[in-house]
Amino acid sequence: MTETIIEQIQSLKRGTAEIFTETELAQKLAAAAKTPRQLRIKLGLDPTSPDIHLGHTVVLRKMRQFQDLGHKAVLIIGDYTARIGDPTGQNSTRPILSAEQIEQNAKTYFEQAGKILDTSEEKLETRYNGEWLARLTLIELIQLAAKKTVAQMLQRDTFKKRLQADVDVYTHEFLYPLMQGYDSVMIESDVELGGTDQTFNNLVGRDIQKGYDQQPQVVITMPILVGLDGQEKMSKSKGNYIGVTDEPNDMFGKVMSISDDMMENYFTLLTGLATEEIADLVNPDKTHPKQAKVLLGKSIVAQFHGDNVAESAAAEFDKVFARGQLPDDIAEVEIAAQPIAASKLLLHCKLVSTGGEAKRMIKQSAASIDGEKLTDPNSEITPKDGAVVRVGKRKFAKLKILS
RNA sequence: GGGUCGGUGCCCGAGUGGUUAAAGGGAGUGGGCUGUAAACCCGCUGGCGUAAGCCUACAUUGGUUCGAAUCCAAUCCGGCCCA
Repeated sequence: MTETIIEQIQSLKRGTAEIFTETELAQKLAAAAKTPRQLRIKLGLDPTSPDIHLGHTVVLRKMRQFQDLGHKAVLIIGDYTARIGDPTGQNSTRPILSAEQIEQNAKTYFEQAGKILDTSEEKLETRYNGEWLARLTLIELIQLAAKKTVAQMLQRDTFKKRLQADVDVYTHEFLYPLMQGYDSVMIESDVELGGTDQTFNNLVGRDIQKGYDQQPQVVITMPILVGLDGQEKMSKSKGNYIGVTDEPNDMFGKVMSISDDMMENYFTLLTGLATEEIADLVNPDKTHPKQAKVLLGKSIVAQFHGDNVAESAAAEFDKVFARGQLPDDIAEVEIAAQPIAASKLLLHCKLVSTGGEAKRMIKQSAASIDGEKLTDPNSEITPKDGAVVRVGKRKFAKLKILS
């Protein structure tokens, strides 16, 4: 631990939205360095969705920073809270999951989070909040609920908005922040990380700790990563995400498709580049936006697939889209040598999902075989070995004749 | 518990007996322009069928009618007002 506390704070602050409070964080860091002891850094995970995307990695990356400073990541799987449904989704409550589903989701979650976090035993602790919440008695729960007023609860933005918009707010949703706060008490959290959408919940945790005679946790919020549409929060259900398990070429392509003004955000939250460096990269006078985006794409792909793969993904992208050539690897599709209607062929190759779509694509002259446009959905095509079928700009299939 | 309004396609939202697979917008998607960016322009957007056509769809169930998303009844769900 060679860095001074001031240096630590500087690097921990990078990319954050807010810190409640910076002073307390400094105190905790200093005290921990002196004792020495590991600070316990809490992060609540939602086991509702099994896959993680770049949006999740923003917070995970911050967590990694704490780990690298010697502290302990305490991941809490909200298995119990998942049975309630959280209002964070703004307009709909979450589905209620079975224990098996939760278990399964948590497992994949860890595998994927391991790409970012240090998973060694001294740096990572994993807990399920059912461990203590399942045992909570009604009287204890009532005592917990007595720690916040209704007016305080209504301060939560999503409640306020939904009430105004006449969208349901269920009573049990009030319990969610309380339970999360109770998690902080149970694991004696020093710092809790989360997206800005979790600010309210996490601050409740801070408050509740006081009620249990604990030193309140510092709450650090990270900005929400905007999704590929440039509008909404990145999320799987909105389909505007880049998954950490995405294929390198897809991943690179998706990064290239973000709009220019999103780059700064992505650079800051998804790479470790220094703020000044980023400023130069997103300044069109100093760097061509395309070049900057390529760098961003490579950097992101490299985090999950390694440098070499990132380079080849960039090269492939250039080849296919900038120069209009065929990609190196085209999925092979087996097919019999009999003539087949053009629309059926597209369907067979899984380049479209319905016959109607196939016909539409052909009518819009978006489909081709070996560079030759298809014009009639009903024309009979005799499959040739190695022929490349293409739909739109990015969907390819190579035919392989069944012998 | 009472009154009242409402539940339409991925989402929002028109439509109050036939010409409605259902206006319009968003989103998505194909193409143009580009830097596969944004913006902008044009096209497409339920399924099956070579086609004629058939099937499924306007909360659920049943009914009226030659014909219903549209009328009636019951049921389920929600908002608002009152208690």
